[in-house]
Amino acid sequence: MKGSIPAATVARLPIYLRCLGDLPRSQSTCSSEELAAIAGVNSAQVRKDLSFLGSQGVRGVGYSVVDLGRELRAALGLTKGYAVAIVGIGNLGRALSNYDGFAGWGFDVVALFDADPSKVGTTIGGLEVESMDDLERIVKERDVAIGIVATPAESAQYVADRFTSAGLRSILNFAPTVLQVPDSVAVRRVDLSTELQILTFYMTDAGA
Amino acid sequence: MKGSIPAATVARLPIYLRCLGDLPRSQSTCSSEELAAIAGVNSAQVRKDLSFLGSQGVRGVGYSVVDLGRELRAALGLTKGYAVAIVGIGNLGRALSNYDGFAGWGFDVVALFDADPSKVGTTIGGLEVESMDDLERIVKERDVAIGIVATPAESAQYVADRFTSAGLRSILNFAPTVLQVPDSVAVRRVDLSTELQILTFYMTDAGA
DNA sequence: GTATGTGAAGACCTTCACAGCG
DNA sequence: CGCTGTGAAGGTCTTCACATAC
Repeated sequence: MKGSIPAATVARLPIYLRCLGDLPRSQSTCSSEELAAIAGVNSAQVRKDLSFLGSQGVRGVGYSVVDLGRELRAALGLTKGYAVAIVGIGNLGRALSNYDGFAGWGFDVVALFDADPSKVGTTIGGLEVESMDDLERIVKERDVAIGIVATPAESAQYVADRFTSAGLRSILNFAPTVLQVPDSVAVRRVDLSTELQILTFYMTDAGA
Repeated sequence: MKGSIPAATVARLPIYLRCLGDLPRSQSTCSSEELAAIAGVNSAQVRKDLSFLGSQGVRGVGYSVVDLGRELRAALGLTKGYAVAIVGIGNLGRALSNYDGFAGWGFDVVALFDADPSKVGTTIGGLEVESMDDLERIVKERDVAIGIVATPAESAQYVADRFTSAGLRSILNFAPTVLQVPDSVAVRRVDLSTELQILTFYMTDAGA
């Protein structure tokens, strides 16, 4: 049963979760109005989104910060950790390998890969870069759940195919290309040039 | 057909533009079916999207690759170049400074800033890191059009405020926080942890 | 014949407005 | 009283299906 929670709502849940964490420790409850202001959305939106969690807001009071945080984490599957592998150790891959914003949410980078033999064997943030030849074996051994593609566009589809055949179901793609994968694999695309181009549209007369 | 283009369409135009560039040089026309397959969308979607450009597809043939590329670039405002400034020269800011995927689309990184005095004066990819004190002056002098926020979450709102008061109308935010800006400023958010959390949702029973 | 352009239908998403509960 | 939860209304977006044009 795909998506008992609407996709648009799912995309906002991580934002709500982060906003909760940004509240002062002393604050034990939070109204939809307040959360909406911080998250930059409409308060009815917040209430409707949270209602999909079977949430337990209290009328006249708001939501318990602790309980809501627990529910959000549970809904997002953040009650366990996830092993992450990164392929493509260029500028971006290196930055991602060292990114410390992952660990706090239970994401653990456990493998780095690069096709360039001169990079294999080097160490980034305490992890050794390994050969693409070993990708399937290592993904299975270390129980990798999420693959990050940080290669040039030309190699991205090849890497995605390797990830897929290794059994991965989740891919985060930083390469500027649209990956073709089976329906069973979820892909999120992060494309810097695309984002900039969307911004330039809104600087034109047509977009103003 | 001129007038406002729906946001969902705007977000796809850069993808179409990239896909066009990926076609073999020998190919002079392209059908909506073909473009849809590469871009990973429905062919009716492609036709409807392109109809907003007042496009000139030819029935029975398809779209002229050259003409369509020109129209897409015009619609996105890519006929001129844009100066870009990056604030926050950590792992990510450094990777962005060296990213070569910008230049091909007319984006030119012309300034780097960091609040840390020990970083000011160092050189990244041929550009010197400058002091936040000079942000407004430099943004104006170098005609910066787009600001990239690559700082930790705590500083992001402050940087956005500085960008806004310097007159910038477009911000690309990599910090894990929701920026509060006037309506006149467009913000695109790129949040790595959020993306991973959306992926984990779809690995849970509820999302599968 | 082939592929576009588009009205119409439907799916999805957001917002409103208020009933209902603490 | 204040705030949640939600039906209903109103938008927006996607898909279908076919008339239309080359």
